[in-house]
Amino acid sequence: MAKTMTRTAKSKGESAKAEGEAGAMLDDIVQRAKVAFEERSLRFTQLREQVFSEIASTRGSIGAYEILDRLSEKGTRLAPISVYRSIDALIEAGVIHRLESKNSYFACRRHEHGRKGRPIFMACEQCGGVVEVPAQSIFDQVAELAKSADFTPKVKFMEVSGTCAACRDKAGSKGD
Amino acid sequence: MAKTMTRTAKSKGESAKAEGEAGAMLDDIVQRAKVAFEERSLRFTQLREQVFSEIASTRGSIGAYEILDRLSEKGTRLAPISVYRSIDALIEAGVIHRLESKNSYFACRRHEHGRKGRPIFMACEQCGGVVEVPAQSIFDQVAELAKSADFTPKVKFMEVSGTCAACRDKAGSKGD
DNA sequence: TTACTTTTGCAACCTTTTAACGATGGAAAT
DNA sequence: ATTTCCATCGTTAAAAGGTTGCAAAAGTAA
Repeated sequence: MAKTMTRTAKSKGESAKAEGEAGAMLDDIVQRAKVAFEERSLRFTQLREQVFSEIASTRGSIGAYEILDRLSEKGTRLAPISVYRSIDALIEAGVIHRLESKNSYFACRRHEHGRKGRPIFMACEQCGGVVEVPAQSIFDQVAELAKSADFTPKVKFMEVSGTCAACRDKAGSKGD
Repeated sequence: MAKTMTRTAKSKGESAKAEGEAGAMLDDIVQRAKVAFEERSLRFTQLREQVFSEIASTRGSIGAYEILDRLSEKGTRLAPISVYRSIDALIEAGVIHRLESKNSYFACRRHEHGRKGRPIFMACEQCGGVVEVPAQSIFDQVAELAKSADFTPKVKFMEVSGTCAACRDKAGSKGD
């Protein structure tokens, strides 16, 4: 479940082995986030980094209060508003997205599919996992439809809930 | 009665206006809702009808607590749960939809476009109006995409926010 | 009637999000 | 270096949205 890893002591060279691939990947993702902030002249503060790390190390999406709880278990006790402020900044920098249907947040993985246009988010109702599927043509068509309805769209993204392959297969013995 | 009544009324949309055409139309819509309930052997109780009427007479979408406030102004003071239960029933009967991105509800107008497949909802950020645009092919394509991602979709509907024609035209003085 | 199901009423509580206001800390202009 | 400015953060508080649990009514069927 929740792997309690400490972000504080993590030097690039050895952390990969010490913490496994996931740890290395997280460093990587955090690094990318940092760059995203710099590109926009926004500050990737310690607080924002902590919040981002929690989100990014979560399989699926995570709610604001769970971020709060996890950070507090790690010694950083925050007020809700602080988390929300970080979340706002992270969304603005484009490194996380909000899953409207679940009031939760997840790290953007656009890089994983090479920026082939805007993605649709498929959120698994069983395991909470979120997959981003590039679907620019869908967005284009929606834009078309909107135009014909004389509507100026401002779509940020689309959500589709359902069941992922893994959960479908192991259907029957449900855990979380 | 602490919480239930201390909320400040905030009008997000307007209820029935001229009462002339709108009133007749409302009766019509309520009648249709009644039929929808009967078709499913559900009870269109007085409470549900009241809640539905508030929703249906709202231009755009309306939140649960605003329904609460409006009904209470009309003498029907309810607990939140009562409104939510009615909302659940109304959604189940298919006569209203929930706008996920705004935590609010609006009356279904499928009949207006003759049931040509599932609609996308276009919600105007300025005036709060919601237009349903039939878009079965979009849903089909999403289903295709999902399949290719090995994901079993369960889309109920899609939301697109933006600006409607009327609001775009009378733009100039920015709102927010 | 009795028995059963559905709907309501009521109180309390939980979760999510924002407001208000002051303090801090870094950039940059003086 | 010091003042000035702005973004960020801490703290308190509360608004907005939603749920649980239980009991009383109202409807349905026998």
